[in-house]
Amino acid sequence: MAEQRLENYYSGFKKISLQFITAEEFRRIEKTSVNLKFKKGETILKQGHPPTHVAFLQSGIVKFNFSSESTGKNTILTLVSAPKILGGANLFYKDNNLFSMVAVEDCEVFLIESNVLFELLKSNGRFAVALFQLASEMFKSSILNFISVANKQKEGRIADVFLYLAQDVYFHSSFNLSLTRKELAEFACCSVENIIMTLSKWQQEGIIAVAGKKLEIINMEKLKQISKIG
Amino acid sequence: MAEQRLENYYSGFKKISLQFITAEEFRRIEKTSVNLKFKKGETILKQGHPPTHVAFLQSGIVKFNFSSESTGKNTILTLVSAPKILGGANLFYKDNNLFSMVAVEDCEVFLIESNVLFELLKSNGRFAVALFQLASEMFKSSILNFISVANKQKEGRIADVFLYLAQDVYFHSSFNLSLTRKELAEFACCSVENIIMTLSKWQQEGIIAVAGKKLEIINMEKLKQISKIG
DNA sequence: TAAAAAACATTAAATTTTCAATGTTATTTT
DNA sequence: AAAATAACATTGAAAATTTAATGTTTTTTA
Repeated sequence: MAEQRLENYYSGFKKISLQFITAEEFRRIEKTSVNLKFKKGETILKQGHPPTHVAFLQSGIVKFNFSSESTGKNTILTLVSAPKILGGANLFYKDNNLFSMVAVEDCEVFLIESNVLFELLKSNGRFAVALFQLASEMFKSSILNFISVANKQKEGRIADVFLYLAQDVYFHSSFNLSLTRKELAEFACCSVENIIMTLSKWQQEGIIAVAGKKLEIINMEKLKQISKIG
Repeated sequence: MAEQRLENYYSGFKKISLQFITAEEFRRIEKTSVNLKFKKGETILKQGHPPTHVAFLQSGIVKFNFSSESTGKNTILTLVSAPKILGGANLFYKDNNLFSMVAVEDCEVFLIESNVLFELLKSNGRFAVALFQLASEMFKSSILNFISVANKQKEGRIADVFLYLAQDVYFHSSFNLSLTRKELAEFACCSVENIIMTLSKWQQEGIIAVAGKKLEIINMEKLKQISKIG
């Protein structure tokens, strides 16, 4: 299972591309692209930089991190697992990167020059539509997180974060957290204390089981209920 | 000035389209499209509905409104003025509309069948790229609002809302608010009382001048400073 | 146009959330 | 392997924000 997924992801971008463009055209992308490995904690695309590159995440997990210059606070807009096209923002508009994309697990990335990809998209509508659809999923998860943060308080938001992690990142109700408590706080937009207290409370109530980085959602229904009532 | 803008906006979508597709192709879109007028308060595209249509906002102002079933609370993700392509979300992914798009000023809208437009986008990469770029601006303003809400408290958020309205919606430091105090609260993610108290306070401090719906930003620098310190 | 409803405005109390202080445990670094 | 650093955990005090209560003004509806 794990190997199969890895295999799919490894050649992810090439596989997707060849459904729409010719091997010749793909070679044009390859010529100006590189395959890179990023260690946990390394920045793949940096906030404020010109959008010279688009990254295709072949394997691993990445956080979208906004860092505030004035307050120094971080916000995690969303967390995504491979396969995904990163830097979608830059694909769309020409401004400098709004936020950074940082590996929270070791990642394999196919780094593409934006303008080369862009020319191909312009010449191939089907390819463009397919890539934009892929890129837009990340906007959706950011928007959903926004809605959660805007509408719910602490516990509802933290519940939403865990539900999202289980359903869309780790694909399992039991997983090893890639994020520290501080990062979980930056994701749910609350303080570290809130995260720690809520984890302890839910542990006692039998909703989850935590042991360091290992987290298991025991009572999924209860968690969904907490999410719902906000 | 106003007339010139109106003229540009009125034929906005056709004008943009004809830069990329033929008159013949545009007629294909026109055949299944309608020109509609929406009064202030009317819903153009509804949350939860299938994404059967994309709307091009020819004139007017629209809010992106998320309504929570469980809590009944509304959140305004962003506010946009013409010309814009609405329902971009649906252009990208196939899920039902995440949020509603509601006229907050009388609007003229060119309502297009998604699948007809989609076929054209697939056959014309330049057109696809142009439309996606237009659509993505709205994501950007939603994300910026998210970042503001996540990082700043009340006053910083309200300052950001007014700065956004002046710079990106009304294009003037003095304008007639299309939003009620309640809607401003839903936009800045705070209570109505926060909005009212902050308006009074800033009025006294000479930062703004308010009289009912009329709002003038007197000290733009001060407002930017409040935004910056959060 | 009168009545009803919604919007606007202000204040104090209640609640939520963050901040500050402190200690323990786990992970890096030297 | 020891030292240093970062992460984890808990608590009470402080601060921010919402809720509730109340009244006025404006807008909508019958």
